[in-house]
Amino acid sequence: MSQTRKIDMVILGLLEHENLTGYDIKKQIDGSINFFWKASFGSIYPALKDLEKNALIKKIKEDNPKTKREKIIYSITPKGREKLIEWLKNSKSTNNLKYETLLKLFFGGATPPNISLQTIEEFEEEIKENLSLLKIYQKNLSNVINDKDHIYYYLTVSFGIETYNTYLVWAKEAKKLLKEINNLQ
Amino acid sequence: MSQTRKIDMVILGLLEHENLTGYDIKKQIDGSINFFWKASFGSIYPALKDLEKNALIKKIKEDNPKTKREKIIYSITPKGREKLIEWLKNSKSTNNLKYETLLKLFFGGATPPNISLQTIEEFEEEIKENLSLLKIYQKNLSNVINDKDHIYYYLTVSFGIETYNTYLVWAKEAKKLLKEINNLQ
DNA sequence: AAAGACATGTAAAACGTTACATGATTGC
DNA sequence: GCAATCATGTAACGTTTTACATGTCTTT
Repeated sequence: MSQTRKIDMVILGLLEHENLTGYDIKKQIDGSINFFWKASFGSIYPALKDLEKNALIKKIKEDNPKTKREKIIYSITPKGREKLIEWLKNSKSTNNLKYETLLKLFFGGATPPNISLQTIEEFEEEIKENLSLLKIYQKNLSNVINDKDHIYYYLTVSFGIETYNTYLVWAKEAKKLLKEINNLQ
Repeated sequence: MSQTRKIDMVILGLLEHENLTGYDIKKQIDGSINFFWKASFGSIYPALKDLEKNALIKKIKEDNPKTKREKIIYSITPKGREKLIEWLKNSKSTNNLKYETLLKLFFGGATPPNISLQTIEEFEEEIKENLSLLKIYQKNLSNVINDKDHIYYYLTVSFGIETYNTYLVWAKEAKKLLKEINNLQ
């Protein structure tokens, strides 16, 4: 009676779009949903085995068998598609955040203000990097505008870009306030 | 060679501000850092034991021993404070997000647009609730403006309020787009 | 008297990361 | 020829949640 493990849904969702290997799946996760979901090989490969055992996905023959490198391409089954749709339609979403940056800031009173300033600056750098990646991703999206999934990719990327922009605005203001405090001491 | 488990830092951070029982710690987590960090009793009590074993925190005598209900108040030790400061100063922060809402939206192409619309509306409701709680929290903060930790609480709450507002703006726009698509079909 | 909050704790299960192991293929 | 990337997989470890167990105190 396996519950809907989230990594299973990620895999089913990606396979619904196109057939992929475990390695491909990892790349897609890193490339496009990375900013709100992460996964490692150590969770992907075991999940693929489980999903295949339960007939939610199946291995498909490779057209090019002359290579010696093993490569297993998976495709979603009707049963898998059902499971994916069931999850999309009828489950409550849980959004789980672990912001170590905010945790540190919350406890910032234990150190001089310049430590918190550093924490925020580190955060800013990270966000700026992620933001520029997201913008590249968004630009690439405009090339595939006819894909039926386009709108959904667009909406998720927009979410990322807009929240990251807000983070940067907040960070700027937070730094200003902390600097004032720093000077008063 | 225990690594800096995050729950340990949460506990040390809270105890740096004031002495608390395990139950209090849970309440504080639920009440003030809940929007970016969660914890259960099942992680708090074992962590308290470990921290005490390592002399990072210690039990303090209760002034009112006439009650039969067991109640263990903990306070941070100098060694604990050192550990907290070390973490604040010298560790890289990792921010980990698991947005099931975005995951569903990203895979929205597998269902009709109104399913994704529902997902967003559910998200909106959740955010609105959280936002009003944060605003109450922010209001209460203005009463303790002289506390040295005030600025840090203020900055974290501001982060929450500002990102939640952005979420709502995004959600409105996303709904609009999805409704257009829904009508075109 | 009952419900709900206060209070602590444990055990099992789930889940995921890290690190390792192994080898093929591609690009410089 | 070497490095990087492609490709799959496992084992150990650590963390956390869920569910349960137990009992007290307060409020209605």
